Amino acid sequence: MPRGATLRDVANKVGVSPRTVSRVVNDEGGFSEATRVKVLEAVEDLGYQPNMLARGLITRRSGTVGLVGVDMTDPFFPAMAEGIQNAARETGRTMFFACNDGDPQRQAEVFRSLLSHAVDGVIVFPAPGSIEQLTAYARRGMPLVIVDDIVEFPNLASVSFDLEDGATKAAQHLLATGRRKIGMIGSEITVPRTRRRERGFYQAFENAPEGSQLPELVRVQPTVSGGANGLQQLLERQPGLDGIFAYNDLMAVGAMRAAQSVGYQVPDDIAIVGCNDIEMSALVNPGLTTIRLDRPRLSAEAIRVLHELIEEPGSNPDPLVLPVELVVREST
Amino acid sequence: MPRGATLRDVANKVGVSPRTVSRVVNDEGGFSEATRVKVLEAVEDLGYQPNMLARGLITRRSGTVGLVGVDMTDPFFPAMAEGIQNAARETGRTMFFACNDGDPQRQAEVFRSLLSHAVDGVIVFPAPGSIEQLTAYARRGMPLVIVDDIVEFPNLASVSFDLEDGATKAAQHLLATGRRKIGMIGSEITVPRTRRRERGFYQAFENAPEGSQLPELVRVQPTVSGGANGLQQLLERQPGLDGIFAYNDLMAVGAMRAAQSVGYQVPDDIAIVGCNDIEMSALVNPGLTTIRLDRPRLSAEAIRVLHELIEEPGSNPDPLVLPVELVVREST
DNA sequence: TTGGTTTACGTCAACGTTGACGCCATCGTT
DNA sequence: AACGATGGCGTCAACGTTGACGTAAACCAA
Repeated sequence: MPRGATLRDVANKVGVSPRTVSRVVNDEGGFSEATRVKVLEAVEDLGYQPNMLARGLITRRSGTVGLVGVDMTDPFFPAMAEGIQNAARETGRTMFFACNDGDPQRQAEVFRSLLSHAVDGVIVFPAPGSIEQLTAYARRGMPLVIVDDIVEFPNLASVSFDLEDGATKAAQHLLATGRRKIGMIGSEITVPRTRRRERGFYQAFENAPEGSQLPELVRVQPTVSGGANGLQQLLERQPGLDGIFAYNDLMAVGAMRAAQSVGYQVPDDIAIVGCNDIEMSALVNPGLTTIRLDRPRLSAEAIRVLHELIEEPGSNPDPLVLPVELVVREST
Repeated sequence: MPRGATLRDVANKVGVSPRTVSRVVNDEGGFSEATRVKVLEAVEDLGYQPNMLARGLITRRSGTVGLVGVDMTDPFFPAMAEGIQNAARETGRTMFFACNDGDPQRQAEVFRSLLSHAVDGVIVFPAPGSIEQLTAYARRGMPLVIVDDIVEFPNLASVSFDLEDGATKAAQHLLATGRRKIGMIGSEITVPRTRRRERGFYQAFENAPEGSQLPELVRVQPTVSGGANGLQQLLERQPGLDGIFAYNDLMAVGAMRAAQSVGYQVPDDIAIVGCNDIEMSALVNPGLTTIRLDRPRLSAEAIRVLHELIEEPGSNPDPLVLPVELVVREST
């Protein structure tokens, strides 16, 4: 493609060596003010852009980071991606955005590709059962930030939302508003983080009011239709169901639609709580009560800690857990 | 980072030259079956992965493509990104997904970054007024696919949805269902494609039934709150408004919520048609009538034609326009 | 003046890969 | 038997950049 201007082109134009141009471009020092000005002029004139491939080949820094989400069609991940991309840009890096579809195999493919491109580091929402896969990469020296799961390992950082607490809050809210036959629609993509959500949920029932049943749990695909599916399963298992906590908002919306389509009123007959607070959740009718996550904060922290890992190989930062908040809308 | 195995490592292990390993890995021919087997074994053993930076440096193919959308938080773009990523994977390429926020300046930054990383080509939803910027890149030899806008230029292909027709269909549908005071909420990010949508919309009124007013048009941000905003403006300008066509579904949903919040019934008092058929549109209440686009098709075609441009530099494929379909739900 | 330090460069090699080319067997043809 | 073609490698340089190191001039202190 475009054989862009190189260091040598700039050097020839100015009458210095490519090494000097490199020094100016990277602001390494070791050049005079006069040279600096001339070089920068020539850079401008020729539209010189450093070739990251060449640079990366030698510095082993490609100026890229990978973001591996679960599923692009869940708006939660693009929302995260946007924040991460903006934060990455500030450290001069460009983002590869890929997804593992909750499949460790797929995730391995994605990582192979990212490795091939010599990414400086990866932020990942791990596929189920892939922690060993991931620590193996960390062991090989790849800076890794694991989101929503807590793993301690060199070259690896964990950042998460306190969804255990979030799930507890959701359950408490359902109980506090008088629901007694509550079910949870979990994700069939089970990693420790999903199980934490389930654990937090059940915790709220340890000293539950009298008359409340121990909740049922079904695990389905983390999509709208999965949520609809989950609701049907719960209704079969637990007649008189009057409250739902769903693993994420897409599933909650699916459950809501499914409930309405079989004649239930939300929230009169059945209350629904989701998780993530995606944009859609405020827009469905009734508005979805959900757990709000501070995504910009997580994006910023993830990139910050990744940057640290890159600059300080082998370090092992403390896991970071961000608080979450219950947003009450009309679905409860 | 991980100093992965190189061609030389494999070569040493097998006892051949790196060049031979390269030949096997790239299946160039010129090696015996016995060598092939031994090399591939060693590749497996050592977990060799070609270094795309080194390869790209010499072949001028980095194995990456850029996708530049407008806004990650509009689910339309991630949905496109997913399709494009999958299609790209089949040609062995990885995707950079970035956004221009409808700002040519921002788009230029994104392109600089992509150029730096020597992307093989870019698929772009152009920012307003950026066609010259883009043709300049094409002139410099960058294979470019422009989505939803028609430009003829070497190294450049256009793929779009026939949204002029879509807008006409939307307007006709509104008229056919008895609406007479119809408004359009357009996007303030105006590029030829948005104007095509407006043109198609107005076209439907050329032989409109008696009693129908020529529609008002407001232009707002292409977001949910923009749509809400747009509805308010239209209501002020056009009392008795009974039908809306919005530039995209997010805006349509925003308009719907705004209408409901000032006491209008949808569709009884006011009918709303969106555009794009994002997942959310089937889930809001009432379900949104909208224009459905065949995104998988467009993704596949965009990558196919980009691949052609990459393989055949300087070519100038015919613009491709895909038909669209009106999906009638409960909002009309 | 001398000698050491600093400034402002330049030179060279290397990163991992592939393009261009060369070389030596082997094979088939006449 | 001689000769060209082919198969199966190896060698070398180059891609654009930076790390390591060298060096000449300028500067400073004693």
